[in-house]
Amino acid sequence: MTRELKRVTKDKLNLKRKLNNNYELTTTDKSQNLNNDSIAFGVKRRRKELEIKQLLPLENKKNKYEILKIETQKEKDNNTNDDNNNNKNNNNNKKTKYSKRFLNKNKKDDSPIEEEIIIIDSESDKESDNIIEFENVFEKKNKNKKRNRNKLKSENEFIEIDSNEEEEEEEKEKEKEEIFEEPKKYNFRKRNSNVYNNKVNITKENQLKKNKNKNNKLNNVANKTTNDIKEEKEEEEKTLIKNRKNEGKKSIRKNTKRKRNEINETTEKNNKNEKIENKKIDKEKKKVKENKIVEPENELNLSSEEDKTETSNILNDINISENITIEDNLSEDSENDEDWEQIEISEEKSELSSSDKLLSDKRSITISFDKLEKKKQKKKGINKQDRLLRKDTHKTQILCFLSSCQIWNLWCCSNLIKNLALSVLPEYLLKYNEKNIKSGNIKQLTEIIEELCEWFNDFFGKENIKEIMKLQTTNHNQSTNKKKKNNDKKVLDSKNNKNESDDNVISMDKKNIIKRFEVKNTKILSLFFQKPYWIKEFENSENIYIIIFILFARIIGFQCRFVASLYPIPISFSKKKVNTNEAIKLWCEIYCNKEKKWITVNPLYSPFIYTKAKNYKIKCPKPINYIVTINEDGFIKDRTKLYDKNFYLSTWKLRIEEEWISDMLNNVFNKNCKDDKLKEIIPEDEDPDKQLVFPTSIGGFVNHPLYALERHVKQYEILFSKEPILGYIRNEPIYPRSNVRPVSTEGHWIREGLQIKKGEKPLKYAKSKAYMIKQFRLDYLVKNNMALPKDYELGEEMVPLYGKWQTELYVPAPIIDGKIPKSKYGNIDLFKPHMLPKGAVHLNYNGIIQIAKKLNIDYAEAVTDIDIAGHHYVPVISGIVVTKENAEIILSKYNSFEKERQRKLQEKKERRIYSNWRRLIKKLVTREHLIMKYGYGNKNTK
DNA sequence: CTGACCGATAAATCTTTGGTGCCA
DNA sequence: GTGGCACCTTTGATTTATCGGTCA
Repeated sequence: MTRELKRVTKDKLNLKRKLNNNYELTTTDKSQNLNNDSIAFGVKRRRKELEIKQLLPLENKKNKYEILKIETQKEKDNNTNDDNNNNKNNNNNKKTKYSKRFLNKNKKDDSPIEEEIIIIDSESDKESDNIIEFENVFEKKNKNKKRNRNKLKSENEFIEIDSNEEEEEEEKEKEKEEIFEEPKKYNFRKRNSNVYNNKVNITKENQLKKNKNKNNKLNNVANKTTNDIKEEKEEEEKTLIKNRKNEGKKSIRKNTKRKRNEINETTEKNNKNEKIENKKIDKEKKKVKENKIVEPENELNLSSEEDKTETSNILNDINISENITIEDNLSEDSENDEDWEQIEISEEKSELSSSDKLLSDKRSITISFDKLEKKKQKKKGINKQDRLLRKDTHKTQILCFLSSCQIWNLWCCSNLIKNLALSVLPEYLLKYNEKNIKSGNIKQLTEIIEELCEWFNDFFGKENIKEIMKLQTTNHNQSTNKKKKNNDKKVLDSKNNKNESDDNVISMDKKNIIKRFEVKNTKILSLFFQKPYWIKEFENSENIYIIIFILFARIIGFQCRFVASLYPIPISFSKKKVNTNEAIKLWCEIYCNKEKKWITVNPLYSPFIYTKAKNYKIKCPKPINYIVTINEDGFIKDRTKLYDKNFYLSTWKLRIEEEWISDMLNNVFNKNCKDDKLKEIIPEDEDPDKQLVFPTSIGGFVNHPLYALERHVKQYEILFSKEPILGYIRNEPIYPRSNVRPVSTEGHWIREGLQIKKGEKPLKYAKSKAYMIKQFRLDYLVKNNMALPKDYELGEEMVPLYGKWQTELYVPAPIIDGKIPKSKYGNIDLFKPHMLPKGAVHLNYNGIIQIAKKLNIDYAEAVTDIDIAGHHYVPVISGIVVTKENAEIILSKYNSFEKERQRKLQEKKERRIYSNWRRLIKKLVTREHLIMKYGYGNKNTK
């Protein structure tokens, strides 16, 4: 049996390899594959692993079974002894368990393989079909490894038990219980047990499973054709229940997976009508699930009731399909669910009993309830995705606001509009020419501006503007009220609808505003409004007035720019946006050339002019996030600090990363004009960077860009010096942020290409990761009374940390007598180019290591990075380091070698091409022969 | 109303050099 | 007999951030 097993698996492996290499599948090849030597070799290896040399090499079935039974019995005896004498036979324990498991697996394999062998040996005609099936399987595997693996696994499990006899099953149950006792004892989580428990076992299991997968895939094809559908269903039912009993200690997920596969199989076989019905139910359930979000409690009842009534009504005739409908829905979700590992093993037994009952009643609702509970838990916190989404919308909103500001600016620059505005302006304002404005100081300028503002108010009607203000304030209240109501709904419905409802609120009020406040000189204004249709669309009429005012100011000759306060959706979820009605609030600034200052102007509020920007803050709706200015040439600048005194107190927390803002401004909006042409002199008392405005709360100092408290110094940070104490908050000294500096381990700095100077003392200590892992393992070994490995060192518990100022450029060890210096791992660190020793060369070519070895040249593998692969830290080795003299020799050899390699590859390719053609021609010839002799056979033949 | 504080939870952070089986 | 490759599998403990609630 083992020989045959080996033969089959080996055959398949070879097949796989050949398919991958595009080899031919000729009969001669096959005979080579079934070479006895290789089989014998494989068996030999297994024997070694098993350490049951005397018992295995048998070809008779009966004998083998007997021997296996004896073996298991012996081991049981051993095991009982081991339990008594744990201290003495620690190492044996592992081995016996492993071998037992292997035997167990071997036994399982027997039955499906028997069938398989029959297929292959008896019907040679079917072989080709089987091969095709294989091709498909492997293609799929290559494409979608993981999914297939899972699928095959579960199919596998199902068939294992399916084909076994009852007696064997009983034995298995016993054995399984024994095997699974271990993880139960030491409450390890699954991952840990994978790593530390019995790694050997697990890897072997996997491999065995793989082999079985391949077998079973074949087996399935045969089964489907031969067996009756009803029988299968019955068997599946049985297996379902049996699996539940047997694998109670496995996680629930496996069960669901298996069922899913069973479902897939069965659904294929079921009638189409049933499928449609199932789909209907699915749809209904989906609807129910949508409702879940609103009222989860009601949903519970709904779903369970629906499940019971509908499924039972429709699917009374078919036994399993009820399970199908219920489980199918669940299984879809269970793919996404990753919390399944947290289920504790010990609690499952009680659950299983209930689920068993349910199974016997042909219901499996317990899992669905579990799922719902989990869903509730998941809904609790704010997800990372939610946060990301919020951040992205925040960003996009900023971008949209800024671009709309730029559009307004462009509109003001268009000649047509300028001419129109010019025709409106009175003469007494136009008399101020550019000279007047340029040479005038702030006082003179303010007079002119005030004149302009008054005219502006007259022109559009003071009353109108005032009423607009009133209306807007009332609108705020209304809208906020509405918003609150909406918000309540939104929370229940979904997060995404927020913007829509806001828009609705605005669109309702917008029309009224436009209708009620048609300005005196409608003819002229209508011209304004005709061209830029978007200004009509804009909800905030206040901003329209500002835009027009800026237009007038520019025509008169002022250097006038937009100031926009942006109110995007807040990043933080706890803070609710207050003024949703206003996305952008506009006012303007006028430049005083003489004093190099910007004067804040808002023609709509009674004091029109503010010489100091921060005084204007009162007029800004709270909370301030971003205040930007847009120059006539389109230059955008962030001016939040100037307007908001509390920028370093609270505002900075509301904003997105400053880096992103500056990057965005520089690379997107200010591409064409990189500098502010109108330079500004900010007096010291207004410069926010030079004023010390401390946050009032201790929490405000966390990650503050300018200040820091000692209590907030992080694990890998250090307070460099306690020298400049800027102030005190609740008796805690405030230090500048620049005093807080990062520290790191020696290894970290080496990867940066730095080494620690001699005599430097560590500033701080941190817990070593390696130590923790080793400690964990040691504890495990001690607990299980297992032998310690040789040279087991825990290492240092604490790792010293150094600052960057304690490091210098890495000086590589010199080459002595033509020998490359090597680390304790036998390679050389080459994280940065300057870490290469003098007189050495880094050769990064494929296969160059072999050449260096052949030539007996001293070399060192270059470690360019360290990666995490699986559970381990793995050095990334790329190329070798050799001395300059040797490099030339190697390279010259390498060239010839590479040419040779290319030639060989070419030869191989050509050979393959010819063989493929030969094969094709041969087959065509035989096909012709057959057609000549027998004519076309059935239509179905391909 | 603000802010300190706490607990719960999610996410970021730092860590820093396999073991085994199989095939050619 | 041995070198080389593939496979296993997304580490895990701790710190930090955030939210919501309570209380002064």
